[in-house]
Amino acid sequence: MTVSITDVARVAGVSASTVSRALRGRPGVSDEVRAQIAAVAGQLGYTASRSASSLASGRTFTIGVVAPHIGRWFFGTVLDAAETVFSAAGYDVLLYNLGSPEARKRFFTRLPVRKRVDAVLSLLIPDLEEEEALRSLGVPLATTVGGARDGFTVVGIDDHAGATSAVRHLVNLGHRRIGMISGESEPLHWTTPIARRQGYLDVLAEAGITHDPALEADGGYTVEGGERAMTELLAVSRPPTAVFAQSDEMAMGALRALRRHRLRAPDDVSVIGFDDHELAEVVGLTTIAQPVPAQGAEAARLLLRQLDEPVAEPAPTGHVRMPIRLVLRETTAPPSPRSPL
Amino acid sequence: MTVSITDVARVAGVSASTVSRALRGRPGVSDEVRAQIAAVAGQLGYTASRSASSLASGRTFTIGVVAPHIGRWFFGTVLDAAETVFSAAGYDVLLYNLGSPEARKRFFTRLPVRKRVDAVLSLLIPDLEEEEALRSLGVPLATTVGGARDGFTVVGIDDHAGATSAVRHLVNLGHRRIGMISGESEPLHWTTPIARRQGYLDVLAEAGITHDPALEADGGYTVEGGERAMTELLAVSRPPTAVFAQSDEMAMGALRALRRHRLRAPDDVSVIGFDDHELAEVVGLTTIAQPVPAQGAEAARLLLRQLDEPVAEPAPTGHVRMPIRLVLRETTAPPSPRSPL
DNA sequence: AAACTGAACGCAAACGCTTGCGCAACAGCG
DNA sequence: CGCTGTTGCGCAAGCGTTTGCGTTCAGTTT
Repeated sequence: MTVSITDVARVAGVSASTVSRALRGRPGVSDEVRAQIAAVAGQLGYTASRSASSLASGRTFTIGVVAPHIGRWFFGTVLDAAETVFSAAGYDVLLYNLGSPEARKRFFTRLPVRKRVDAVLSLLIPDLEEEEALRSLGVPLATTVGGARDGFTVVGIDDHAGATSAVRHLVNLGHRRIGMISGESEPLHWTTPIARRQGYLDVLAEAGITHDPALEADGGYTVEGGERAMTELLAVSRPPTAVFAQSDEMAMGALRALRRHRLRAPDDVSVIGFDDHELAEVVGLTTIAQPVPAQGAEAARLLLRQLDEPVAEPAPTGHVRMPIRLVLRETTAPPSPRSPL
Repeated sequence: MTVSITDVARVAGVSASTVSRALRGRPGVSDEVRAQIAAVAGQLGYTASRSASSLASGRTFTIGVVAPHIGRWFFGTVLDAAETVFSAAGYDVLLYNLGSPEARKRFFTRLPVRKRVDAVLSLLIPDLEEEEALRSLGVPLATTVGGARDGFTVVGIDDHAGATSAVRHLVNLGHRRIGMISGESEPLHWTTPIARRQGYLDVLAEAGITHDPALEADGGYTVEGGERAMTELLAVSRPPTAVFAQSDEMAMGALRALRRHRLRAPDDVSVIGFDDHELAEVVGLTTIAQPVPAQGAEAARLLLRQLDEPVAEPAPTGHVRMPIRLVLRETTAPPSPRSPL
């Protein structure tokens, strides 16, 4: 039913090995025979069985991508870009969506990518045990989140610098009571919230503003969480006049909370986000932009490069930092003395 | 280096075939031996090579998912839900992101899923040729977009009914000049825009409103397109007092255009979307909600069911329709006589 | 003209599993 | 006590490739 390499060989009047060599551009086949074989293969609609070829060669031409919540904008966008690069290079991608704890545990114990992929791109931060499991795969590893890790090529941004310029922007506008919506409840080893928070603290310090813990609220990196967090911040005795949300999704939740309270941004409180979400422009959100698709693409490219290298390399793990920039839109302004707050 | 089935067999003191049967729960192995083997396998960290086992068995335990733009909310969300179902059932997913024409052509000519997947979930509408290519794979097929197609299990919504209730809502509010932002420039065979447009036309007719072609604009199903389309609509001699956007993304673009023109929704023009995008609530967009994750999950489940069936079935292609509902938020209201329009 | 090249190709052995079949061993039956 | 069934397991033949090695043969060398 499905045509195999021997069928092609028979029709072309050569051996299977020659067909294999011819189709993969390996030397040892004359140009005419090669052309002949290509013609026959095309005509018969032959495609080599990946199972068989990877069994025989050890190469799978497949990349494993593991991510939490592909549904979320950030991960979906990174995945989109990475997949594009991989498939253009002839690699397929095996996707693992590890949103739930069960899925995550299942993945790391059974490790279904073992012997199935040539490399792994991780969009989540593995804990130590998980990290070890990934390393045990013996393939190149890359990630677009978190800080540098042994054996991982990481492509990311300077979270601290991003947070710094966000908060500094608020300070420059004249704000003194600046709140932050963070994501402390995220899994361990997730350094982003920590770095962004530190940026926030550092700017406060440099501006001589004493840090008020009541002005920090947890938004869990979701829209709803951001809304809840903003609501909390509005409930403190002296609410902030500006808020730095560690992600645009949380910032949008914050905007929603403001609307619910009949307050307006930036008239009553300024809001700045982080990420430059696809829809940030739609809601006019001022934010720190990071090149999300570029990060995915770059990570993919670096991974592919490692695969092309003459092996035996001592795992050329690198750390590339992508540029960030402040995008001014309509949710930040100087504090208004007329605000009801 | 990596442990194979024979290693396990040797350690457990049995043959490889017994290990294979034991680990996969096949009959013909006594309980004690089975337990023994399981123990050894666990201890050795053995995982069967997927390549080898699918080569031998023909089963791949992998599902191919092809989608345009996984980065877009709708597809990302469907994918997320579907992947969750698949992986819970022990299947892996091979992802193909066919955003660009080149990627798409490459996929359908080389058909990298051939002999590599047990089923395919398509989130894009194949043209006739592509459809034939998919069918030639000889595996169960499903889709969450478009109308019924031979050999496909389709899970979707009633686009016509959704559009109908959207436009009827506007009519009930008292609007007579109702514009539409559609997506005509999308690829052929994409029935959604057609069905939604028909719903629009039908309601106009039933309300005795004569259809004005100048009130239709193409938004290409993107935010920017929606913004452009709204701008066009505002430029006609007598602009609409309400607009039905065929997707929330376009509706958000429309809102953005309104803001740019110093107009407000719903004060100056009402806007209703379609999909109930994750962020629709954030911007207060009235819309037609469809259960996106549920569609992905359901399609995945139906596909798995076909795989479990005793084969030889005459391709039990079904067509399930998920419920939709009107979600009232803050972008629709009766037409205002005081509007500058 | 004999010996020596490569280049082009075929042979056959993996790769690590699955599975039909055969063969013991043992149970239950008349 | 022989006979027929079961049950539990091993044998070995694939599955469709890739690849090291061997062979053939035309084209150089001496």
